[in-house]
Amino acid sequence: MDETAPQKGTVTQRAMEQIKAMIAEGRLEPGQRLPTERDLAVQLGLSRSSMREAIRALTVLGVLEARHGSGIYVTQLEAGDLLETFGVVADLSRGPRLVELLEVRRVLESTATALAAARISPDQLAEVEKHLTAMNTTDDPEEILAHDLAFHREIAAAAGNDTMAAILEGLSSRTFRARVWRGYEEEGAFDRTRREHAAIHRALVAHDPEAARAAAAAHVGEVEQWLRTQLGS
Amino acid sequence: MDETAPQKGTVTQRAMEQIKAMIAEGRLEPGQRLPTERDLAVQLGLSRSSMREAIRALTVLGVLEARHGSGIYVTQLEAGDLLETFGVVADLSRGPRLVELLEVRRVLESTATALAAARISPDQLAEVEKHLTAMNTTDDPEEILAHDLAFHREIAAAAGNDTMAAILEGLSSRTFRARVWRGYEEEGAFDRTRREHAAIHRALVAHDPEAARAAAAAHVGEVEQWLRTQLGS
DNA sequence: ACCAGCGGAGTGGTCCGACCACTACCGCTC
DNA sequence: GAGCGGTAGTGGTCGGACCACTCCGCTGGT
Repeated sequence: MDETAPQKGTVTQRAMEQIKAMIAEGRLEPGQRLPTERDLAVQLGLSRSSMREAIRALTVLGVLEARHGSGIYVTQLEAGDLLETFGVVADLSRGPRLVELLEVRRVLESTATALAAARISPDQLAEVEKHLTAMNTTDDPEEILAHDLAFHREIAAAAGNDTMAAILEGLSSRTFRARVWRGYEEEGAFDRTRREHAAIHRALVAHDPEAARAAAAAHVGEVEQWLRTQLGS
Repeated sequence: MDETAPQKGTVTQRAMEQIKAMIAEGRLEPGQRLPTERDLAVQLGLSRSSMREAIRALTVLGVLEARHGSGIYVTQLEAGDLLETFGVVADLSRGPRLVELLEVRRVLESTATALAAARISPDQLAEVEKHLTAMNTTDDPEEILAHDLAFHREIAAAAGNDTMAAILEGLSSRTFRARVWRGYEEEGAFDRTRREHAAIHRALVAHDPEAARAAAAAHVGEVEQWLRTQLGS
């Protein structure tokens, strides 16, 4: 007659599901503070050790945030919080899957750039231009890469779809770009990159979505094709 | 003089980074078995409790897999393994972000369907048709939803980009579809859905990528627009 | 020689209790 | 009233103990 029920999986997994359910059902609001680890363990009927594993897991998923000495809080549950783990995929992918990731990025990046062309504000455009010129007036590869990332990040932000922007952010994770671009840029692709960025910028200024889509697709497609040939050898 | 170094973040986070680095550097191959929790804890210089938290975290990220009584193994690191967490995003998203997710899905689904139209094999096409007819010959909403999911899953698989298919799988997670479609289908959208699926199928049979892209975009776009109006009220 | 069954060694899963590191807040001092 | 110091409470870490499960070799029979 025991009501403690089904015993699916480990106690830790069950605890994770319960907390996720509490959030999904609205019993826990974004930003809200949870009971202490010790109290939660008692409430859900497990040890603090197992409770901590559940909390840690939800923390890396971007659902919870633990502040040492303060407490455990629900994140804002925004796209950026939850999609941070996307970077792990990019970091651990090799070979053919890198091409697949670039294909996904090409599709999303071209769409985001097209949306940005239609919606971008003068302020946002100025920010894009800032990174564009900064990228063209230095020779430090590290700095170029940083402004390159920022250039595309600003455009993605201007597209108005935070989720899409967060995914693109993960697909452009620092280690990912560093690995792929290291070889790409060594082959003197800087000039081509500059021209492609300029084309994207022109389309944004003209508020021409189709031109922006084409320019962005070509931009990512270049890297994609280069990587395809690399894998062949 | 101590070489143990910088002390960034918690010991658990450090352990996670070390294991990820071992995999990224190729010192741990997919499918390979790791040392025991106890040995790992000693090697990385932390307690078993903290080590377990790191392992649990990497487990939910789809990087490691723990088999009770057997050992800890590196997953195959395929797209499906690493992108399983994507479903959490869909499960915990509400309001405007649901629309954003559908927008991302529309972009990817239309591209995947276009790719599938060009590449799909007779066997794969037969599988798609199986779910299409099954979907049209039953009235059980649960069964319809299941075949609907399988219909799109087969198409995504035929597109030949496992990463894209895995992302779409996450965007179509059971709870996500159930929540959105519950209301959508109640408004008598079954017939429209049937027609749209038929259009997608025709384009696949004709191996017409552009028609397939348009049909898929319209299909997802319908739900997207419906959801937009719902949020307005 | 074969194989079904048993058992033990080894592994992840869970729990406990203690202590450390840090934060927040209250009350005291000036 | 502002600044300061202490203290209660929080998450972070540790070590050890025991449980549940898997795997494999041994045993005994056929």
